[in-house]
Amino acid sequence: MVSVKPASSRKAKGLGPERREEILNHAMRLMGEHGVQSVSTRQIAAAVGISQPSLYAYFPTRQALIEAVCVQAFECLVQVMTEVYQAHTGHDRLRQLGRAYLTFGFEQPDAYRVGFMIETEAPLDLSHLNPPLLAGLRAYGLHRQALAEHLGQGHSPEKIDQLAQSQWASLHGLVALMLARSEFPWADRNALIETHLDRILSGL
Amino acid sequence: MVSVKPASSRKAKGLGPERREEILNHAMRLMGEHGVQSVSTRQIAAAVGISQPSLYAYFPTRQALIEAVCVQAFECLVQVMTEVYQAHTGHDRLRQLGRAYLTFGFEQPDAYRVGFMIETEAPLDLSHLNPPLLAGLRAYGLHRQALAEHLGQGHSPEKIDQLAQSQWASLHGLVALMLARSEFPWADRNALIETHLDRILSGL
DNA sequence: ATGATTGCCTATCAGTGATAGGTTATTAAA
DNA sequence: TTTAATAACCTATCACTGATAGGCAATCAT
Repeated sequence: MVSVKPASSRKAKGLGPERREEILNHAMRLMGEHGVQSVSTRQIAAAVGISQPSLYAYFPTRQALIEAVCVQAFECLVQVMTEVYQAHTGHDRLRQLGRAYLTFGFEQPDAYRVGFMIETEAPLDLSHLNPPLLAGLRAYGLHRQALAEHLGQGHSPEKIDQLAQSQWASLHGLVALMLARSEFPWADRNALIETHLDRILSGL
Repeated sequence: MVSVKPASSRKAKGLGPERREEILNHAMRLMGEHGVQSVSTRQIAAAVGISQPSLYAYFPTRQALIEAVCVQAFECLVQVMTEVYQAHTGHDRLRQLGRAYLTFGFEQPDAYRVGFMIETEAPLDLSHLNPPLLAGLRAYGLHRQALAEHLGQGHSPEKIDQLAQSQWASLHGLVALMLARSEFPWADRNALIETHLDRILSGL
């Protein structure tokens, strides 16, 4: 119908995985600017300079693209937490880990939402969990390990699990609730973070 | 084009607010069954027995309908918490309130999801507080009041807010994370609940 | 009786994620 | 060198979404 674009406009270089990363970078930027849900596949494709269906050569679904974007951010969290873990010891280590977790949630809300707040169909086999959740589990593992080392030998694995999961849930709760109910008249964020960390770590 | 439905099929009773509640009930049921995001306005309209555009006579947008469903869920929780508040006193009251909150979340996951885990649009002008937020404020207010009475006179309102919001966030975190990540190898739920309440209330 | 109002309809819009199938350019094999 | 294969990308289209425009019939107020 309409005139076909001249073939000379196509680069046709040997870019395969490079295109994928190019898409990921544009998607991450757009989602950071306008929010995950309001960015469409057409907008991403236009930013990259390709047609919308071409995205599906690199990502099977839009959800897969979102998850791929967030894996990058989560690996950032694991990296930050690993550095914090190695830079501190004892009680201070636990508190710094918690603070790093909260900071990540507030600074990367979209990644946090995809990793922990969006409900996914529950695969019974943990090996088939989606990549963002796996990255999140690695972060949890670090936290549990720090708690176990801090508590010492006098506790059963079950009790350590209960305490670590309780702490983890408390950390998650502050991030998730403040993200989901940002219009609530929250106390000053930094003061609230410190009070929350105080309460989570008190009496251990 | 196609034959018009006979006028006799229209009830045309004096149902104004009743229709609105009818829509809300069907919407809540559908969202509980299939998830909020995957329920369309057409599905809701079909369940009610009206056309899809007719919904917009009762709710200006789909988001407004969701928020109205949120209000119902909130009021359900407020009612439960009010009963618990009146049935207990002192430290026991705080723990029972927390347990009631967690129990409500686990026993009515759909209502909890709609009330606390669905992100609503945040009005920048706080003078235009949306109804879900107001309902949430009532539930939070009960919790904060119980905490303030338990703590006594020696604390600033700011500190009470910080503590109440920290507790609230911790309670929310356990419910939200266990609902959103049910495939995680959680510790025994009842043991985890008691450990969580212990940790939240310890040292106050 | 009549004019306004209410409640609902059909038809339609632009935008969404996703699929089908064709086209071009590079690469490998004959 | 011709030819087959493949990769990258395109247009066209699908079913579906939230939302709007405008009309029709029943009810109510004057």
